[in-house]
Amino acid sequence: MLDRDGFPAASLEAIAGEAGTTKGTVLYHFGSKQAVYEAVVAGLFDAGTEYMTARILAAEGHRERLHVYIESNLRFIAEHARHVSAVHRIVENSGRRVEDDTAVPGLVRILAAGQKDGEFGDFDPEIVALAIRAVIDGASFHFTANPGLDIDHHIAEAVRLFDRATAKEAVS
Amino acid sequence: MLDRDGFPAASLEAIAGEAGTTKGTVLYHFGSKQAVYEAVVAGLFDAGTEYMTARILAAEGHRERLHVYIESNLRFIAEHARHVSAVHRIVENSGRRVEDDTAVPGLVRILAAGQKDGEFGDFDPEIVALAIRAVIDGASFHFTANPGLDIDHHIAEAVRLFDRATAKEAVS
DNA sequence: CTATGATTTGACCATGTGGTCAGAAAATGC
DNA sequence: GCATTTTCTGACCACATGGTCAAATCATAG
Repeated sequence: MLDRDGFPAASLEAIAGEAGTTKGTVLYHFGSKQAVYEAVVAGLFDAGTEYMTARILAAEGHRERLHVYIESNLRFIAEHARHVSAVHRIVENSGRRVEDDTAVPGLVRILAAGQKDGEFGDFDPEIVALAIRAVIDGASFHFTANPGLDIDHHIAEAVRLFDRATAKEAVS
Repeated sequence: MLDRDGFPAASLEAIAGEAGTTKGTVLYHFGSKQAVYEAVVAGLFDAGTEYMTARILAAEGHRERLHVYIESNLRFIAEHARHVSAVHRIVENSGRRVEDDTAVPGLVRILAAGQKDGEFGDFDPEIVALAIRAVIDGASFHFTANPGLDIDHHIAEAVRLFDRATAKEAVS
C-alpha cells in the first residue's frame, strides 16, 4: 500500500480494507493513525535489530565486520522489502529528520577502527559510511520494484563494491 | 516546505502562503495542484539536463566521463538541494514508479563502455550504477539537512570512492 | 442458557483539502 | 479618461479523512 501508492493514498479506511477489517476496528486497537505508524516503525526496528546485531557483533576483524554489516542489512531488507519501504515513507512524511539516523555513526566507527588497525585504505569514513547507507536504503525500493531479482548476486556485488572502495591502496 | 515538513503538510494554501499569494491565484495560473507538481518536477529536470549533459558529453575517456558524471550531479544537487528534495518527495508520493528513472541506463552505458575498452575493472555495471545513483540521490537530503557542509570535500571523496570501486584489479 | 465483558461495525461529526466562481483590482490599449 | 482584458481574491462547494460513539455481535465463564 504505502510502497505502491504513496503516502497520501494510505488512508485508515484503505489500510483497514487491506487488512480485511474496518476503520473503526483499527482505531479501537491502535487509538490513532499516528499510533499505527509508530507500531509499524517500531516493529521493523525491533525485527531489524534482532536480525542484525548478533551477526555483526559475531564478526571477527574489521573487514569481515563490514562484509557482514552490508550483507545482513541487504538480506534483511530483501526479506522485508515492502515493510521497509513503508517505514521509509512514514519517516520521510512525518516531518521528522531522517538524518538523526543512528546507523551512520555506527558504520563510521567500524570504518575508522579498521583504518586505525591498517585493514582499510585511506578515505573519509563519514562519506563512505553515508554511501553505504545510501546503497542500503535505496535497495528496499529497488527490491520492491523488481520482484524477480537475483538477491544473492546483488548482495555479493554490493559487498565487493565496498570491498574495493575500502581496500588498501596498491603499493606502487 | 516539502523538504522540511513532508508531503502532507504541503497544501495549496501553505504553498501559496510561502509564495506570498493565495490559493486562488496559484490555481488560476496552474489549473490544478497536480500541474504545480509537474511544473516543479519539469523545472528541475530541465535545469539539471542543461547543467549536466554538456559537461558530461565534453568529457574525454570513460573514467573522466564517470568523474564528471558524479561531480556535476553532486554539484548541481548541492546548488539546488531544497528543490531536489522537493522533487523527490513529489515523485515518491505520486504513486509513480521511481524505477523508470532514465538515469540508471545512461550510467550503465558509461560503465559498460569503460569495461569494454579496458579502463574499468570487473564488476556488474548495473549494481555499480545503482549504487552511484543511490549516493547521488541520497546526497540531496544530506545536503539539505547539513547546511554547513564542505561540499567540495564531499564531492571529491565520493568521486574517489567510485574511482576505487571501478578500478582495474591490481595485477597480482 | 445467561450475564458479563471484549470486539466489531457503520453511521455520524468536525475539519481540512482541492477546486469553482463572481466580482474586485490591475494592467493595457486607445 | 475610458473600455477591455488579465490577474487576483475570498467566499463557497463537494468530498475525503481521522476520529467518536452507541448499538450489534461475539466470547467466555458460571
